[in-house]
Amino acid sequence: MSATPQKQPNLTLQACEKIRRAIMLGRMKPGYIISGSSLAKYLGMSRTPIREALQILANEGLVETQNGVGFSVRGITHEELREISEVRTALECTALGTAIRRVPATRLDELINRWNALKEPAAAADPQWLDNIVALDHETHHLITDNGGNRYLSGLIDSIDSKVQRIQHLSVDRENAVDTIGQHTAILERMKLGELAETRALLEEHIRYSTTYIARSGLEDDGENAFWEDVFSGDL
Amino acid sequence: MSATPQKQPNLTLQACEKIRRAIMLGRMKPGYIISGSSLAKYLGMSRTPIREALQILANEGLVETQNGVGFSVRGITHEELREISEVRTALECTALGTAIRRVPATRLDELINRWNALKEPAAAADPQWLDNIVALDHETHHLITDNGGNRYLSGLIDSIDSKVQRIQHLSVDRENAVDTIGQHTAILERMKLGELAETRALLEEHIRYSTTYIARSGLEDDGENAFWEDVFSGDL
DNA sequence: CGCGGAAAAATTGTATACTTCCATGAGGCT
DNA sequence: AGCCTCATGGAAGTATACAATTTTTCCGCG
Repeated sequence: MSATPQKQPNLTLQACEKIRRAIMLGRMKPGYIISGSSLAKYLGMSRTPIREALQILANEGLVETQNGVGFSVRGITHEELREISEVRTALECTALGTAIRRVPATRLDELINRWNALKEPAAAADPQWLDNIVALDHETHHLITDNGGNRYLSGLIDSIDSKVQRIQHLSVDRENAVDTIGQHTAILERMKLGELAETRALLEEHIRYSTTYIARSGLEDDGENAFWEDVFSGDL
Repeated sequence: MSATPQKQPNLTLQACEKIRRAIMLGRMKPGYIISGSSLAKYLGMSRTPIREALQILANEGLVETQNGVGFSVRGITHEELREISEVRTALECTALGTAIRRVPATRLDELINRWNALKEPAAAADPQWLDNIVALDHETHHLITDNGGNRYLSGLIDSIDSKVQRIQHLSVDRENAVDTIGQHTAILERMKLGELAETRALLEEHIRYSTTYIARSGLEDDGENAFWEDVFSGDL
């Protein structure tokens, strides 16, 4: 076997991933109307795989069918954000029950150390400080969900992430960064102690806190259009 | 406006629903290989909408793509059943927290009465007794999830149902019917009292109980084929 | 009598063609 | 000038065409 990972399953799935990532990364803002034909031309494939991909994404809720006019990127309302957060809380807390027994202390310590490193003034000086925090945030939550012994649950979390990742960065700014760091280290420390109920409470509170921040930062960035070259740049 | 409800959104969604229901109802057993072309011929449409529908269902996990051979109905393993049940428990318990405050006592009484009616010897003599129980079971759980004030959560439950409905009837047989009835009435009675923690415990226990029964009854009914006329009969 | 293998049939994945519908804009009417 | 009408263009939804691949059939050979 060569180093090449397994390759293109089919054009539909490829298109699906590309569009999904473009939406997740915020390249296509809510309201953006996706023209199937021009997208097909741009991606160098026929309309058929594009349409199939868009149908899948519509079914996932990332995109909505604009009755006869095509598809548009679906935004997220405050109400939906609340609903999604509630579900995320339930799922992460469920996964926690198993993960707290499965994740070895060494792994927890490693993450704690990395969180602590972000507390240093030197780290805070990094222009990518916030990005680093968001990335470590993801990693921490995935530590829990991926060790929950429930792949279906993990999949649901991924699906949720695809809906909110675009706005997730809003959950951290320089104002609340210290809080965020503190919440995660607290969660990890409690996990190390194996105290489920307490960890769960911290996790719930943390998700509630982040959600509030996202909601406060505003969701209504309805969408001026862009060119395909801007939308698909640098991602496979 | 005529009494006709608004009609065919498009062929893709129509096909999607038909296939989904055929799978949910167990008309197409796991392993069944779905030939897109012949299905298209049978349903009187071209392959395009059929393919789009199958892609959607594949994304939902009801069907899996058999690399170059087409799609096949996806079964469910014991492990997946466990995972799904865990998620269902988490979601229903979450919804319960709100539903317990929202569902009026009259509605609870109505359901309790209907459950009690099923306890009567006369009802048990009905050949459709078990079917009635399963139906009322669904209704009871939907009462909770639909009143949880979380439409995203409801949607996830629906998605779970579509995976499990085919085997859900296995959760009730004449042997455990009385238990099932008792569990539901107990849940509803507790809801009436507004005792969240106690109701939640009962609900968890009930889901665990049902799941055990489904698992015990066997999932491995891998699929001898059938004809389309048998698969699609009597459903829209 | 069963098995291997090649030809035939059918099916998939993708592209293209066709039809209908929606949107936009020009031009005439009030 | 403003509004309504209609023509024009393009895009969605669906069907069909085509190449590659897979499955099936069937025949000769062991």
